[in-house]
Amino acid sequence: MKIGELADRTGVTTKTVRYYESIGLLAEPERTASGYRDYDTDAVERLCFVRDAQATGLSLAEIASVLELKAAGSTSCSHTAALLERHLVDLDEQIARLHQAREDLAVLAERAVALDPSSCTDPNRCQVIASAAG
Amino acid sequence: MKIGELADRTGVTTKTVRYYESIGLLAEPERTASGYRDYDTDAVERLCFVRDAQATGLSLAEIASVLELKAAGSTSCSHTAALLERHLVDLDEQIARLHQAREDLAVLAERAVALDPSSCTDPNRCQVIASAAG
DNA sequence: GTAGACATTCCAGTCGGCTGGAAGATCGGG
DNA sequence: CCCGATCTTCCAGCCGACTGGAATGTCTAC
Repeated sequence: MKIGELADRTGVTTKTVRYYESIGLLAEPERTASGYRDYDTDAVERLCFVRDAQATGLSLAEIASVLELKAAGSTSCSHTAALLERHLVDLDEQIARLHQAREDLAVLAERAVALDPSSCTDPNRCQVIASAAG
Repeated sequence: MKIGELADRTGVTTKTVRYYESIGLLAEPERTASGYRDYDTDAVERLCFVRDAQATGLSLAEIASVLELKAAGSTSCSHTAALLERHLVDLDEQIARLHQAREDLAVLAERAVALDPSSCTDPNRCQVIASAAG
């Protein structure tokens, strides 16, 4: 199968496929006599795996490290497991930070509605936000 | 005050100050006879405002839009309020997405521990993640 | 034989928020 | 008078994950 079909089957663009190959995420495929990339069904599987892994929030670099370990013959999922664990921690931190930001923002938004607009005249700041600086 | 002092007072680098000026976030200051930037205390205030606004999660572009409206003589905080409201919605969506990702990831992490490592031999994928693709 | 739908390579650009470094001017202290 | 800190400008690069486009080659159908 040529690159266009692979792309269609996996829901990415041909650009993305070549990009993944360029960063070592996909192996270089066979070539037809005329130089076109010629993929087998394993490529579909592997590319789907990349997208699935990406959907779980792993970076392409992390996915590459999983695939490299696999390619090196590792039969253990412990690397993946460790990666997932660490990512889980990251995610929790990120969520906590966003929650905090959300709370801060909600306070400001409320204040914005309540404030007297005519008292907000300083061209260098906005009292809505300035009032949060304390 | 020169750029270094302004930077120190506001906790940013001189690089950042010049960058903010270059994108129109800070007005061009007076210059000394020798060409050095010469700031007044308003600049400190304005730069602090930028950092405060940034801390609430607004992008520099959004902050610029608030400042522009102010500069244009708007005495209403409604633009800021609208901006905050929209940002609040964005934030909620982002949090929801992260929560979903976290749940998905937690399932995978659990599975990674439970799976039989010796059955994970396909070099193109990892059963931990492959099992989530359904 | 020709249109147009695919493929190839390579280089550059996007987003946001800076950061690094070179080459030169200027300032303050000993 | 010189050292070193600070300032100036400008250009380039970083992160991640692509995306756009030019110039060119190839395949398929009519």
